[in-house]
Amino acid sequence: MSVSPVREALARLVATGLVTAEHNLGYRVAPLSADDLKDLVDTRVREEAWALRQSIGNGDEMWEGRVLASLHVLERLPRENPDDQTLYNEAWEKRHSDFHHALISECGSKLTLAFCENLRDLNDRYRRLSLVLEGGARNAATEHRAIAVAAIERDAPRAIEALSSHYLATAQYLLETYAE
Amino acid sequence: MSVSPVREALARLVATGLVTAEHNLGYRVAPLSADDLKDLVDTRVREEAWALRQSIGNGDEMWEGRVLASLHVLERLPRENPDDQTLYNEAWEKRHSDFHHALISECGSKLTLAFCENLRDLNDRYRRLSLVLEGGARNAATEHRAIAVAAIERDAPRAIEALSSHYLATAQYLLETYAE
DNA sequence: ATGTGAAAAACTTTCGAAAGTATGGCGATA
DNA sequence: TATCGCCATACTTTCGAAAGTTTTTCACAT
Repeated sequence: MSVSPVREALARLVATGLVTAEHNLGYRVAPLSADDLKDLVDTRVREEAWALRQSIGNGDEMWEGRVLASLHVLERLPRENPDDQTLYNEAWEKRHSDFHHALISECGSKLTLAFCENLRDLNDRYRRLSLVLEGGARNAATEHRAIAVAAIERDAPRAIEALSSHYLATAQYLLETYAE
Repeated sequence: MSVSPVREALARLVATGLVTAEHNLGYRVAPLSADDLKDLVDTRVREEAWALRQSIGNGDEMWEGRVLASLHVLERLPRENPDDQTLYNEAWEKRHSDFHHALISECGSKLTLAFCENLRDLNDRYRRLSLVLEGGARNAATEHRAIAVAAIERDAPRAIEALSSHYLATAQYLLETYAE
């Protein structure tokens, strides 16, 4: 490839916040920081809490079906890469993303949904880092099921509580590990 | 200029949502629609309401000063372009943006602030369109002062109410005008 | 008149090189 | 030894053209 398409790709990453750019100084991987992570998780919890509440209010049985379906396929996949423990299981990552998307998909606001998507992409770097460190000690599968069940039972406060603690747990672990 | 920097600029506009891109079909101005405007205003009111409440809670006297300063310079400028009525007064537009930024600047979340900035950019096309149609009938200056005063008096509910109706009024006018 | 398909035209994307800009090294000077 | 300025080098950005893709045109057959 020549530089043109590479620059184009980098420009997109700058837009998401994963990469930073400075004129005549090129592109850099956006730095990770505790402050960034805090902002990220707080904002994400706030946005997705709203979106989940809306989805629970708006969603029909088709939505319930999509939530259950995405949970089902997620539960059937191992989080670890079967071939190489040091690599991620990209299939699981994709399903995981799909599951969280399904939950909030009926919130009724494309802009909010796009923002949540963006926040998820930003958070993924931290989550994957946490995955390496804690080595899958936490039982994410149980948490996912709890969120889905509460959502389908239209218990918004319980669903939001489950979702929030799901997001906060990973961040908390990282923040404490790197507290120094 | 050659195509490279133009494409780079377009890529940025795609990121904000002002321009859409399709592979091998180039770039297009993102279409305007009633549904988009509704989503935009609702999301914006929700985000800025939260951000304003936080700012009112966090902001110190320096923040109050910045809000008053930006209101002051805004009030000293005419909204219309003195040279040509059919053009915008870009100086006023800049100050207007600064004023709304100052209000929410102490919300404590860079991500939320960036999202609000993005929403403002998206909304600007509709607001400017509304400006042409209603020809400055509404008294925006009064509304701005009401928001600023309530914010500085730390009256969050009143400030949020003033800000929300400020945003909703413009959108409502457009939606009714194009109701057909 | 209507539809089909090939050729031409217009447009989008990618390329390799040129131009422009920052960085690091080195010698001269204080 | 430290500082400054210059030059060489490495890197970033921009350029004009080539390659690739979509759209339009037009002749031809139905």
